[in-house]
Amino acid sequence: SASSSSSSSSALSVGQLVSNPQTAAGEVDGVNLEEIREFAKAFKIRRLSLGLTQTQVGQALSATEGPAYSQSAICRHTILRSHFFLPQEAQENTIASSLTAKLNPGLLYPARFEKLDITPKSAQKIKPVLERWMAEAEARHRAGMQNLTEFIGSEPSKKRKRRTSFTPQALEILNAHFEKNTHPSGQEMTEIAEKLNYDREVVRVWFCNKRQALKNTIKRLKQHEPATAVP
Amino acid sequence: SASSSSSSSSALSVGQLVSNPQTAAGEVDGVNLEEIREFAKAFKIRRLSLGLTQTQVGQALSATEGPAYSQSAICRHTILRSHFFLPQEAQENTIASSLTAKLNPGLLYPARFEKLDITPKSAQKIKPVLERWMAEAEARHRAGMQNLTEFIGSEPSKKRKRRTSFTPQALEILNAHFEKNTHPSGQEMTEIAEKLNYDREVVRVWFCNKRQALKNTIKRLKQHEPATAVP
DNA sequence: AGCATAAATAATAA
DNA sequence: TTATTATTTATGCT
Repeated sequence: SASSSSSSSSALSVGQLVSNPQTAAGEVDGVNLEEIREFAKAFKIRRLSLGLTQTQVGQALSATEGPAYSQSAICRHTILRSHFFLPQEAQENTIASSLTAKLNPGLLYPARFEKLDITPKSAQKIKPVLERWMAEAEARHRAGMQNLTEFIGSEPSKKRKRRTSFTPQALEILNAHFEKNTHPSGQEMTEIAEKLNYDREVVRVWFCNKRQALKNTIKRLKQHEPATAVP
Repeated sequence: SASSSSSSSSALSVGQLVSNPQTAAGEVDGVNLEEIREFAKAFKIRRLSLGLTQTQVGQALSATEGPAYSQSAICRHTILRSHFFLPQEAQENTIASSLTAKLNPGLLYPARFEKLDITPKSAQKIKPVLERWMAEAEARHRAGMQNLTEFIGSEPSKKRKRRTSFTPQALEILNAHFEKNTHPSGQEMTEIAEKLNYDREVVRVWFCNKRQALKNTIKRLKQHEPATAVP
């Protein structure tokens, strides 16, 4: 599996998925990829026909199918993902974007969908659950939109905060502060926030992320110049 | 003091505090507990009226009154605590939660306040300091919020210690020690700290946190299988 | 379509 | 109990 060849390992390649006739039409781990692909495509169309977002589906699913599927309370957006996809261990061995990208490039959430790397096995596992849920949703829809709304979901639950966009001026000042002190005190942060007219919390998070970025930069630098001093 | 009776030593008991009419209304070590209790209650109300957190008060105090009160640089949250309370040697002989729990159960930080085990003596000692500080703060507040902010903020005072990041190797060794003994002696901790080249204090705190984590784990396990074996 | 990074969450040091 | 770091998630922009 550590082979350097990109086409011989168990990880999927574009070729396998799309145009390799030698591997029994994309059979991996005993899963019929073509079937999964078709299902995903159909599912998406059905979902969009109902005017639902992936998020809505994910939320509704975790409610309907029980928390066993939701895996964690991390983020509602991960719910669908945790159905469809193995989060970490499966970074390799995933159905690449080449699959989903072909689904419906023009439709609502192409970028989102494209990112949902899916392992054949988990796809297989979740398929019947999704099928069942979607059938029910469609039935509700036919019985009236009110009915569907009820089924979907009640609460919109917590929304993620809108990503704030710092002005270049603000960034300049933030960076200046950061260069002087990467760990401003609460007092300082309050002052900065007031001066820049941003939420204190937003400023706090900015510093967190900035420290993280710095750390990553350092780490990367170290990797590239191991022992020998190359500037 | 090694008596098995919990009511006859100099340590306080609930009875002494709340309902023992024989000891002159809660007189201990020459300290009028009732008075302390009243003061603490009033102090909290005054603090909340100014919209201040305990943390803010603690910070401001350590700045105003000097580091002599802060006792250690460990954690700024302990500043107030180190005023009010003796940290270690006074595990016995404290005003139990039964006192503070009665203060203001419904208010902002009941849980925290409830935990602040206080010795009568140190309470007596710190009382005038708190009284003076609070009077000043209130005066400032009357003179305008800006004024109070200035008073509170003053200097950032001592900063929280930077979170140390243990190396995997160090963690391995720490965990090995922990498995053998969850309560290493001071001597042992000093040795461990030297061996790993970390501050002794850092090692000490690691063991505290580790024990806490273990405790939580056990608690959680017990919740899920309450005595009776149900599979 | 992918990057940069803001936001959210989990783990754990103080 | 609080605060900071580690990690993950997702979104605004190009």
